[in-house]
Amino acid sequence: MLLMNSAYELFTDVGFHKTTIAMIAKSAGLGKGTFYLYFRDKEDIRDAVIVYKSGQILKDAIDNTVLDKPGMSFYDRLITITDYIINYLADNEKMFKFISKSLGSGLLTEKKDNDTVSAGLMDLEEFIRGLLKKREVVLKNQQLFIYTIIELINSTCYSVIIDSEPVAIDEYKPYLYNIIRLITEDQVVSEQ
Amino acid sequence: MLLMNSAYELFTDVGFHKTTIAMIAKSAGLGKGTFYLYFRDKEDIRDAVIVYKSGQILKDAIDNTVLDKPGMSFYDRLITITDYIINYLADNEKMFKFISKSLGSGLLTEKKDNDTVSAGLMDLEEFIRGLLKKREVVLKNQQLFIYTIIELINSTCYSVIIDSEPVAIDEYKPYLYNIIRLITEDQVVSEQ
Amino acid sequence: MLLMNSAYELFTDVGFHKTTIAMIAKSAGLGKGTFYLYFRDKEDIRDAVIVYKSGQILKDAIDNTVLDKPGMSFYDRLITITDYIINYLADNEKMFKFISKSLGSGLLTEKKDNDTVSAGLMDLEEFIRGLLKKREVVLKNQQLFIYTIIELINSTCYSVIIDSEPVAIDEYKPYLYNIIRLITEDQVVSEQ
Amino acid sequence: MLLMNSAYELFTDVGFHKTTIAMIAKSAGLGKGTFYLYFRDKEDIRDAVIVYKSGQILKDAIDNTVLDKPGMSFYDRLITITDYIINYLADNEKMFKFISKSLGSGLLTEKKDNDTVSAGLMDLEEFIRGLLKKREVVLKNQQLFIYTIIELINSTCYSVIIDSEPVAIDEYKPYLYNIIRLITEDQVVSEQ
DNA sequence: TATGAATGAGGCTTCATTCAT
DNA sequence: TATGAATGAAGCCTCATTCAT
Repeated sequence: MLLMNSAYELFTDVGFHKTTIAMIAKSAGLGKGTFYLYFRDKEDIRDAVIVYKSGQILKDAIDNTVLDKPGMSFYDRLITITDYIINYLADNEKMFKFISKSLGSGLLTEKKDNDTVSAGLMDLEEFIRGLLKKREVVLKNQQLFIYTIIELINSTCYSVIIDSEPVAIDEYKPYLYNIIRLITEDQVVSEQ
Repeated sequence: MLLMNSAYELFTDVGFHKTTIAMIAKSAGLGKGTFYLYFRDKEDIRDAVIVYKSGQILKDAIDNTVLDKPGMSFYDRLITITDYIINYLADNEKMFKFISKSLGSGLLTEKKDNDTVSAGLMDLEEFIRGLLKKREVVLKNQQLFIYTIIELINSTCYSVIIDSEPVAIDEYKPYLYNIIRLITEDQVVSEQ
Repeated sequence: MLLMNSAYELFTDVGFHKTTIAMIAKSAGLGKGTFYLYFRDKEDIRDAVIVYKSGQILKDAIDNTVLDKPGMSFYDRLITITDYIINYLADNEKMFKFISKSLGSGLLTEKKDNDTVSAGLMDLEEFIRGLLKKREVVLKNQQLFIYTIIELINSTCYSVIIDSEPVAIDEYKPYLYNIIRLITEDQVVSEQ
Repeated sequence: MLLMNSAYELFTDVGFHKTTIAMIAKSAGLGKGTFYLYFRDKEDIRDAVIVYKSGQILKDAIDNTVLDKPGMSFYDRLITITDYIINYLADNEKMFKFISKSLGSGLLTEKKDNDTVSAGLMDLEEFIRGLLKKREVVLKNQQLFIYTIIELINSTCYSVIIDSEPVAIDEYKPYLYNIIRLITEDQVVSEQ
């Protein structure tokens, strides 16, 4: 929708706090009052944008990843989807910035219903669970595995992608994937 | 200093955005104008508070950790100091919240000189480097190792400490330390 | 009419100022634009409502009061109709509130043509005049008599009916009617 | 105070609703924000103005009325103070308008603490009670007497003073005072 | 150094009104 | 006649910042 796109551009370009309702409306070519026809306030449209954009990423990732090539190990599948998402975020830095920042502060905003905000990550979690189930992979502690892997990827890739600090993403990937392999192998009890 | 302590209490209690200059000054028993004698604006005092508090944590951690018990492996020393910091943050949730949140959004604030903000983490990095040097431990990729370990700890412990999600910190620690051990063993080329 | 009934309900329930055109239209099951087909603005429909409701009261009062029982004195007739109106208003507090408040502020609104607003009271005045004429009652100062009596009744009964302050209406009535009798007897020059 | 005087002028000149905070501040030669240093909102300053102005009237009335001329009857004293207040209001029509209107709508505003608003009339009530006590006058029903007299005077004099309708104040006074005398004589049980 | 009254830009939100359908 | 999305003027209120003392 027009307003959500304008909001997304502004949030990622000038930042959430410096963006005003007036700017969003004007940039969408609409009147200020029109904004309130669709959203309650700035946080409302921010959540909508996050859900919308997060969903897009995962949908794209799943659609564009060959999932059922037979004979792929669980680790290979995990890395395949991870790689797709990292590449996607590397190509859309602003989106990465915005989503990461929002998730972070969103978790601390008391008025927020977390379900809405973290919908994107929830989806990823669901997806990995499905991956595990379908391949009949058993992990020592599935819940902690998923949690740790997602946090590891998200936090380490942030400044690597955004600032190329401490190294560029292409250099960091093999290092990261090796760690993921170590953890996976350590945790897998039985595969297939 | 009076103003920094007031600011810290308010930032951690009611949040950065909901804290006003007037509140800080009043809570410090000073006039509003006096604030501007010491700090340029709210972000200025926030940075000062972060540096001050981060430094305190690390100083405490180092002071309270027996570092040079001979015969301790690099991994044991790394876990010892990590454990101290995690325990400290678990006992000071509000500080953890504040520092994590600020670091996150601070990285995206353009008027910020990152050196100041990340001083705390810089110190930790420096410290680990020193640890490696002193023990004559050689890692495959020292820089990426430190970066990855710090990000892993920081990001995974956040919701574990703050919300006990997905599990409580005491349950998560062994899981996390095992992963750190895996990574460390994989990366160590030679010890002593 | 649909819109007038909706407006009346809202004006008396939530108050004139807190009622919006949107609320009136929606509650009438009509579109916002339709409102403007029938009324210029909120004040326009308010006046229409007052005239409509005031007229209803007096019509009811006259219809339900036996007027021409022969042998009734002027005072008895005056009290009979007064009593009917007071009972009616006591049974319709919200209407009393609304009409009283509107008359008060209506008199000071410059865009208002007073004739419209005070139509209700005009009618009452007309009616009393008729009563006097028919019974061939002569008063010392007929105009001031009517004016004073109406204002006396209206102002004293307001908080008595609305808040039972300083006493309940049933307790106040004999006191008030006694005063009306005193005034009437003092003013009557000749009856029949 | 500067703001209260500006507010009073604007409320009486252009009306309460059409007066904006910006107008009050500007007309006082102050910034908009300064208003909020002293008053919570428009209703807050309105109440302050009413209390201030009402108090002024009664104080002036009492100060300027010879109260203890010995040998004056209760009725004479009552008329003396009434006459002073009516004259005062006739000379300050705008104040009369404002106070009458505000009292009316104030009574219906739910957020209002009535004690504050009706302070002025309370004072008048207190004064009349004192008058009765001092002269050892006993009335049949003192409470209803005071209530009725105050409402009678206030409501009948309003349009007489503001619009000279139905007659001018000088013509209405003898008529009104005669009625007050009738009521008083009827109600007095013993004097002195 | 310390003050705090005064400021006013700036953001938020409401809602009467219009107009294309 | 009827609609309701779109509008934007208008008002409210906050709060960082200044400045005279």
